[in-house]
Amino acid sequence: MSAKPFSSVWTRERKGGREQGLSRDQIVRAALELLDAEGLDALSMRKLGARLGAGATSLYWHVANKDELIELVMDEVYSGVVVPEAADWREAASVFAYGMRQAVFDHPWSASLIGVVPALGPNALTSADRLMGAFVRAGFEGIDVDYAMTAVVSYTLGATIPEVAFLSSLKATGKSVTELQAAVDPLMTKLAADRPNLRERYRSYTHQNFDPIVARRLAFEFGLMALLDGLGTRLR
Amino acid sequence: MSAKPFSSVWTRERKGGREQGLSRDQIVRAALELLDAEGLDALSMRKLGARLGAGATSLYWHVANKDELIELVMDEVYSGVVVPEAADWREAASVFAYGMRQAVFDHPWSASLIGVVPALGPNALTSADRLMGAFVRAGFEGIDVDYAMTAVVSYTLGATIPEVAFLSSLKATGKSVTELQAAVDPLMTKLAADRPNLRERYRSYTHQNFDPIVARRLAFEFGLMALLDGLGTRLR
DNA sequence: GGTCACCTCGAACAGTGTGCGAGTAGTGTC
DNA sequence: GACACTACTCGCACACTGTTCGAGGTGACC
Repeated sequence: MSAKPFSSVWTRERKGGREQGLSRDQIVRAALELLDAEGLDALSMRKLGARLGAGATSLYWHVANKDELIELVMDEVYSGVVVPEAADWREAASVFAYGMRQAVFDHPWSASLIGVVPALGPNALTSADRLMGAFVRAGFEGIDVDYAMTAVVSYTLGATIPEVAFLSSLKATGKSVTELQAAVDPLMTKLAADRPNLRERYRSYTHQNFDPIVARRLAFEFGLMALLDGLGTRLR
Repeated sequence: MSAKPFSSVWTRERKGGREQGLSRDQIVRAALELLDAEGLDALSMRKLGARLGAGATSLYWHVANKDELIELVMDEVYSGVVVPEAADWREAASVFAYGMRQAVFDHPWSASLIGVVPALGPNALTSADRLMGAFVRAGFEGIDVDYAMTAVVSYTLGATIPEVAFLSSLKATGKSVTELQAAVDPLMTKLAADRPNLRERYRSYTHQNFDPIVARRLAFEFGLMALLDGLGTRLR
């Protein structure tokens, strides 16, 4: 156990200086572009440096290490989710959920990072604050505010991550949905032999020619509404 | 776009052979041990080979590449979650949710993989089949079976991933919860200035000396019950 | 003109996943 | 017993990776 101090970019004082040449914001922006264009694996310090017309090791003046850089870029993702300041709690929660979902869709590489990297950046915090405000105004009391908010965030995360991961692996292979179905089909029919419920469901899917992408979206709506209903009964 | 075929371990025929010396199961078991003991970053083909008394490249006879290996090990994680075959749907959903949560707790490295890696292994599929069966028996109809099940899985995932990630980053630094709170505190008080709801919540947390670990667990229960309530009203 | 903090960056280190091709060992056939 | 063939192991090499170190430059202030 090396017992290095807990450190997030956000817990350190930012270096203040002359800010000529490279700047932290510039680096973060370039990293975001690179990630959006080529995905998580394509982000290397050397490539990022090259993109900025700088040496790879120059970046280390502005950023402690790659993990910190990623924390910074992740907060940019949160900047895409805006929660209305004065709104009904259900409205606020919905807007948050769909906003978050969209933000991850816009930056698919974030799917494998979003619950894992600490979200202490300014954008993440303002989103959380806004959402929390809506729950407070709605009448949730004490620790329930936290619980209710966490529930919405959890559901949104858990629904979005696999959805986006699926879509990007699809894009990476260059196959269409139907091609993929064809690839998975033999496996499915074989494994579904002693899994009756799965088999039945799979059959009705393929027969109806149901687009799994729109199905996912409908599923997101369904679960979110159910959760909000359940939270609603806990008001008072 | 390289257009390589979509491939998962589960979509390929398994090599049949003499099975002397190394075997795929043996490799997967050793990988699981290594991951549990030292975490995701510690898993390298060379280290894994050494652990098995074999050369690193020998592994490539039994496993196409590291990603495939990880798919295989991930299915071992799912083996920890068992869903009772005959049970009330709420009971089944609860057992699944807590089982999944526990499985990720038992293998913290899986937190950053669990929604991202395709879950087409036998263990993942039987869990899904059992859970689905419970919803079918409960009376959910048509696509609602899917929606309801997906909602439970999504919530469980989204709640568990950050929780486990937080705990393992805590363990990695070797700090206690209170030490971490002390580290984050100056940041918090500074940033909470123009985030009134967050500030209020943060104050009541630190004043009550509330253990965030048990708080997380209570939050999990709260959200799960709310979701199940909401799903219940959609029966009939 | 000198000093000093800010900033850049090439070289080097210790790793990583994996393709290739040579080599070995065990089984089946004549 | 000889031969062929398949299953399997593995050293080498390649093209990367994140990061440290220390040497240099460059502009601002005294």
